[in-house]
Amino acid sequence: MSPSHTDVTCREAVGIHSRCRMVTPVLARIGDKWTILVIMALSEGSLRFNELKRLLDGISQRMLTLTLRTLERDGLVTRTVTPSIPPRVDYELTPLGHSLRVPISALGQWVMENLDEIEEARAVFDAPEE
Amino acid sequence: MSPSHTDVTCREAVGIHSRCRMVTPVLARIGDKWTILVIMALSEGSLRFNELKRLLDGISQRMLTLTLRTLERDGLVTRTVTPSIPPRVDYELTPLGHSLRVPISALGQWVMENLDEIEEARAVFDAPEE
DNA sequence: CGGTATCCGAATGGATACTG
DNA sequence: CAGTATCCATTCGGATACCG
Repeated sequence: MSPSHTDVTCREAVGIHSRCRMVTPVLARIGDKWTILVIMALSEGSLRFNELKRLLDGISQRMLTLTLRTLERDGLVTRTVTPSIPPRVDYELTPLGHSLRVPISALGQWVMENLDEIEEARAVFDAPEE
Repeated sequence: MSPSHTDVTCREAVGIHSRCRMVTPVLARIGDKWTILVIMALSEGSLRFNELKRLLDGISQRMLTLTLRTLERDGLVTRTVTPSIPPRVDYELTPLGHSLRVPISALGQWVMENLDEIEEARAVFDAPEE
């Protein structure tokens, strides 16, 4: 398979068989309501389930569980159970998970840098036209 | 406002007032089903509505319209109407839209490079454990 | 503590029909 | 050609209750 895809080739290849199609599902995942916040919360080290829940503030138990399961399934997070009483479960980013933080931060950086421009564009678009 | 956010500060700041919270909605948008494909399709120049529709292959008229409207509202795409018969409408990335392609491509690159690892992690996770 | 199970409203997105 | 309007199935995600 030829090198340097991702960009130039995308136009003629947006069809069914494009590799671009593989990017979207992953982006849809990390673009869901909680995934990024979970990854960012875990960026400095492991956290227990309820530590994570408190830190995220607003996430339901259900969604935290689902989000963590998906991250675990994709190999981005490890789940370590310590069978004590009360039980203890720690979540931690894998090297793969950490590596994802790089492009995510780049995207975050872009948003921060351009948020004002976006919001102004919206204000103009939403303005009652004369 | 202090510089160099996005990453290190995210942990203690994942709460309500964090700037991290502003990143998620934008990511949710570009992570939706069609936005990225539209941006990539427009990366090499302007396209008409139906050119875009054919190129994307699978998108409904409704979703293409909605996706383009949102991109236009956010200032990422311009919409140029030529009132001929039949009418002609061209869509083109703005400089802001083009600048977004950089971090998106980085993310796309990451996915391409790590898709195998992700899929293997899934296979392991889904395997009937003994 | 760290879940799972169930219910339900809200949002997403496809299909179809109609319009200037 | 480039939409808009309507309907409908599926998915997402919060609230609540219960369990080891």
